[in-house]
Amino acid sequence: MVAALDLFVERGFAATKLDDIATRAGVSKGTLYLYFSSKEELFKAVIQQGILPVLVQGEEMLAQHQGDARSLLQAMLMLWWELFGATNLSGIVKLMISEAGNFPDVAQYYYENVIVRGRGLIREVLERGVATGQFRALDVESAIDVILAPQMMLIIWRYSLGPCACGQQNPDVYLSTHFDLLLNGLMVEEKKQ
Amino acid sequence: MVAALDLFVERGFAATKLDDIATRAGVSKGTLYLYFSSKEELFKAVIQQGILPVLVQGEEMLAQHQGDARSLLQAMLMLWWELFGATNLSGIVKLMISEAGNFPDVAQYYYENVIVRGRGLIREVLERGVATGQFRALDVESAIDVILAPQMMLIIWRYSLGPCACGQQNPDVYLSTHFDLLLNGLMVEEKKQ
Amino acid sequence: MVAALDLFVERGFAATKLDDIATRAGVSKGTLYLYFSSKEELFKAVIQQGILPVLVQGEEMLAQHQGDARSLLQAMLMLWWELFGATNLSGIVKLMISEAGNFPDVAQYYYENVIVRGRGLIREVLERGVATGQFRALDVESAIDVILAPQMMLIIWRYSLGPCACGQQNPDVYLSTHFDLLLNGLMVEEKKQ
Amino acid sequence: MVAALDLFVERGFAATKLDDIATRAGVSKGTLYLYFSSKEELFKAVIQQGILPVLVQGEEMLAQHQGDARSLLQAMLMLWWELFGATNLSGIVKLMISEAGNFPDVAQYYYENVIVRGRGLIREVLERGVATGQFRALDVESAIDVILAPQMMLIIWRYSLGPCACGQQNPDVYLSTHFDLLLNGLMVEEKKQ
DNA sequence: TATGAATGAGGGTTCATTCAT
DNA sequence: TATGAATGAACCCTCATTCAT
Repeated sequence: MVAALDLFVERGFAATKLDDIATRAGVSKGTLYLYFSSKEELFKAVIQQGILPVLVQGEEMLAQHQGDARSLLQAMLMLWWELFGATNLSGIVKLMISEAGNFPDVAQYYYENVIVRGRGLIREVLERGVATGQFRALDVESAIDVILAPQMMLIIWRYSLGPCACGQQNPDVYLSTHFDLLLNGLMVEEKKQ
Repeated sequence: MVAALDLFVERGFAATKLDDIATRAGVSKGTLYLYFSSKEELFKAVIQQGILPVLVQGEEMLAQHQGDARSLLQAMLMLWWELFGATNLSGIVKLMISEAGNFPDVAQYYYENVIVRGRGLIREVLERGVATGQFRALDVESAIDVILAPQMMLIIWRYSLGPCACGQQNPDVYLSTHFDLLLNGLMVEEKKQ
Repeated sequence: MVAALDLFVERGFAATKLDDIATRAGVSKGTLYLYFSSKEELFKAVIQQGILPVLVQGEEMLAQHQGDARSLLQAMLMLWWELFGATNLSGIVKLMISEAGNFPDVAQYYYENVIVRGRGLIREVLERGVATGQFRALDVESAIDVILAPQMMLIIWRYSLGPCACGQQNPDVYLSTHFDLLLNGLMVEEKKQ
Repeated sequence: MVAALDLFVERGFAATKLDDIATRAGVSKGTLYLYFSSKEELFKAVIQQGILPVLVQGEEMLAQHQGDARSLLQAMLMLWWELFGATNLSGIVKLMISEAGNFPDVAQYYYENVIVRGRGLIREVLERGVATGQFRALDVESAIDVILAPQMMLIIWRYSLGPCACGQQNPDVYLSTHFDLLLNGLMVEEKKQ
C-alpha cells in the first residue's frame, strides 16, 4: 500500500495513524483490516512487498552485462539510483533505520533479503574488477559499504533533513563527485590520466 | 538526560514512554515535568544539549592544527569518530533522521547548528588542501558529504540493523578502507605509487 | 435457527458474532439479513420459535391424562424433561436468565407465554391432587416453583458450570432423588403428625 | 468493586462498558486500569473477592452449632439467605451462570472454591441428620443439589425475570414452602409406608 | 523539590449493518 | 435469493499531563 509506505516513511510507525493511512488510500479504517490483520502486519507487508522487485532487476542486469568492471559498476549504481534511490521506494531505507529496533524480526528479514543480496551485487562487480586487474586489491567487504554509503546518505537526507536545507545539493553533482572520487581512488591503470 | 536520549534513539519519539524514561532515570514521572514542560521540550533539550560540545572541540582542533592537509583531514575524522561516532551521542544522528519530519523546528535547529557548522570544519580542511595543491580540485560541497557519508553510515548501522548482522564488519577495517579509498582518490601526488 | 440458538446459549447475546452464526449455519453474513432485520430480531425469533411447541405438547398431555395425581405429576415432569430439559432447547432457559435484563420485551414475552403457561400446567396437577386429597394442602403458587426448581437447576448446570465439574452427578439419580424428596420429604420421625 | 459487580450482573460481561463502570464508581475510565490490568481481570477480581467471605461465615456457623439436624439445616439455609441470597452478592450466581462458558478458568475457580465448599456445608448437615436417625437415608449428593435448587432459583429469578413478573411471589412464603416440602414431602396418605 | 494517583483525549481494533453484484 | 467487500460507530486500552500532598 503506497499510502501506508509514504506515511510510515514520513512519520514513523508509531506516529502514523491508521485513520490517516485509510484516508489517504481513499478507504475506510475498517477496510484496512480486511487485508491486514493489524497495523504491524501492514507495516511488514509494506516493507516486504516494496523492496523485492528492485533486487530482482539488479540481479538480472548483473547477469546480462558485458563489458569492463568500471562501466558495470557505474551502470549498477546508476540503475539502483533510478529504480530505487530516486523513487518513493527508497523511503524504506529511512523507515528501516528508524524502526529496526522496534521490529527485530522485520529488521532480520530486511537484512537477510535486502542488505545481504544487495551487497552481493556490488561484491560481484568488485571481484570481477579485481580479478581482471582493473581495480586495486582492497578489502572488498568494507569497500562495498564505503561505496554504497554516499548513495544511502543521499536517500536518508531526502527523507530527513533535506526539507530543512535551503541550499540543497544537486544530487547529480553529488553523485558524479562520488563516482569521481570512488573511481579515481579505485583504479590502477587510469591513475596516470 | 542520558536515559531519555538512549530511549529516544532506541525506539523513536512516539514509541518512547515518559514512564520508561523516568524509570530508567530513577525518578518519578511527575518529576520530569519539573524540568521539562512537555515530552517535546524534553526531546529538544536532549538533542540540543547533547550535540554542541562536540562541535566546539572540533573547531578548537582545526584552529590549532599545524601540518599538511592529509594528516589534518585524517586527524579530524578520527577525532570526530572518537568524540562522537563511537559514543552514545551518535545516537542523535539516528534520532534526527527518524524524527526530522515530525519536528521541523528541531530539524531546522539541528541543520543550522550542527550540520552547517560540522560541514564547515571539513570544508576548511579541503580548501586548505586544494589551496596548497595537496588535493585535486573538485566540487568541495559535494565532496564534504561524500567524505562524511561512510562514517555517518557506520553510525546509522550501529543504531539500526547492526544488531541483526551476525558477521558484522570491523569498524577499524571499514574506516581504514574509507581513508584509503578517499585519500588515494583524492591525492594528486600520491598516484604514482 | 439452531446455529444461532446454540451460539447465543454458549456465549450470550453480546459475545456472539453474526459471523460465527453465519459460518456455523453455512451461509454468508449478508444472508442472515434476508431473514432477520437485525441481530436483535434474530435473537427474538430464536427464542419465540424454539419454545412454543414444547408447551403445546404439555397441554395436550394434561388434557388426556387419566389416573392419580402422583403419577400425573411424575409423568408431567418426565415429559418436560424429555421434550425440553434433555434437548438443546433447554438452552433457552440459560439464555433468558442471562439476557432478560438486556431485552425486557423479550423477557416479558417469555414470562407471559412460557413461564405463566408452564406454571399453569403444574398448578393444574397440584390442584387436582389437593382436591382429591392425595396431596397435602399447601401454598400452591410457591410449591409450583419449588417443584420446578431442581429441574431448572439441572438445566442451568448443564449450560454453565457443568463442564467444570469432573465428578458430575447422574441426572437420573438426581431426578429420582428429587421425586422422592418431593413426594415423601426428608424427615423420618415427624411423618406421623 | 461494587459498581462493576452490579453492572456485570445486570448486563453481562460483554455488554458492560468500562465507561459505565467508571461513571457509576465515580472515577475516570483510566483509573480502573490503575487497579485492574484489563476488563477481564476486573471481572475475575469482582467474583473472587465478593464470594469468599460468605463461605467463611457458613463454615464458622457449622463448627459452632449445637442442636438437632433439622434446626441446623434450617439455620444454615436461613443464614445463607441472609448473608448472600438477599444481598447484591447473590448476583454473582447469575453472573457465573451467564459467563461460565466464556471464562472457563473463572468457572473452574468458582466451582472448586465456591460450589464444592458450599456443598460441603450442606453435606455435613445431612450426614449428621442421617447418622442420628433424624433424616431418612437418601442419596446425599443428589439431595444437596435438590435442597439448594429452590434457593438458587429464587436468586436467579431476582436477577432475570423477576422484574417482568407483576405478581411476584413473596420470598418468605416461598422459602417456608420449600422447608415444609423438603422436610415433610408432598404426600398425605403415603406417609405410613 | 518530588511523588504517584487520577485524568481523559486519542488510537487500534471489532463487528453489526449495508449494498453493489 | 445469496454474497462478501466496505463501512464507521463504538469500545478497550494507553499514556502524556495534571495536581494534591
